[in-house]
Amino acid sequence: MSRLTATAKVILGLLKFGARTGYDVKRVTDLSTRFFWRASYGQIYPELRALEQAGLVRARDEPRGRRPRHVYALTAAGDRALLAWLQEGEDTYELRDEGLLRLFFGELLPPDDLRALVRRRREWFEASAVHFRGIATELGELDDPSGEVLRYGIELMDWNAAWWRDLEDRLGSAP
Amino acid sequence: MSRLTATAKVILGLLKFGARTGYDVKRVTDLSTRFFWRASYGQIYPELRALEQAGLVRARDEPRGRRPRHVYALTAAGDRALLAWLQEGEDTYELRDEGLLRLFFGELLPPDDLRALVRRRREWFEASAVHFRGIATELGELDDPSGEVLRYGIELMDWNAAWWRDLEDRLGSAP
DNA sequence: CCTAGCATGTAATACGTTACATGATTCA
DNA sequence: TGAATCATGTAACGTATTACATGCTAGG
Repeated sequence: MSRLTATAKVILGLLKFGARTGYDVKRVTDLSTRFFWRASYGQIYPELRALEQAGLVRARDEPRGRRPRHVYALTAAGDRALLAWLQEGEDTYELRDEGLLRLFFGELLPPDDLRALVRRRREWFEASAVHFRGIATELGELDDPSGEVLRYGIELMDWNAAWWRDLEDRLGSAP
Repeated sequence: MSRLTATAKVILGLLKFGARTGYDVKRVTDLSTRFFWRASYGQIYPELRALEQAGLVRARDEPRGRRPRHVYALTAAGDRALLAWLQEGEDTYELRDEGLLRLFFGELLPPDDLRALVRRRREWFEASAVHFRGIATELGELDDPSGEVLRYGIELMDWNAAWWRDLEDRLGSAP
């Protein structure tokens, strides 16, 4: 069995956690892993078929009325693949932050424009923190590992907001 | 003029900052923007030609001996495009963190394996922080915006290391 | 009855990495 | 003379988004 794709990893995990359809997987990722692990329909549906082909999931037709509906579940092999992935291998960490790139070239900007850019970034992270807190309120207190991940999201946004605010303060007092 | 690609943005900025060849761009990104804005040869060389076609950069042949060498510089239009990008538009922020995804599914793991995963992650961020501090030492004190970005890298790795360490401590004392 | 949500899927396009291929020059 | 660095480039593959296309069902 070759290595799992990025989308396969989140699909297998979510199926184990109770997701049943491709639509389900999309909805749950959008509410939970979105900020550190995205998945689009263009990946999910083809990947579900590939996983079925590989014998890691099994599909059953469970239409709702005359609307077609494919319900997926892990096979024993899928279960093993999920556990194996969770236990081994390198963790990737990738960031793409356009605000940082703009800041990197900040010397090219008039000071007022640089300050505006820093302010926008600080505001964006503040708004994100509020957004994550809203999700936390909706979901209530989660005492399991997935709750830790949500806490990570909140705290990361807070940390970023604080970092950009600190820079903003220092730029504001500059000549 | 259509919008700049991700690679175009870092190329234009670095050419303005003194980079001259595609090789140069690669080397500088690897030492500076790498952790939040990567670029590979497979993107850089084709993009340089596209930018030339679009009139944003101009190329001159400046071979070293009999080794071919293409030196690039911004045109007036390239200069304007760079400044325009720096001043306007949404900032993207994207994260891919496999450690978080594993943690998200952490309920599926035996407690010892979960602890091992958290420990690995904490160690990885600690090593990254050391790596960034090494770069900072090498470059000396930078008082300009690009120095702020390096500081961001160091502090982000520190923050991550502290977050995972805190989780590790709490898991360690669990039953 | 109408709207929001459930549900599936593809095509076009773009983004991006990795591995390979090649070879000159510089410095120890 | 040998290793490190400078330097260019492509092909194959893999990853991912966006926009489009379709239509049913549940609940107010």
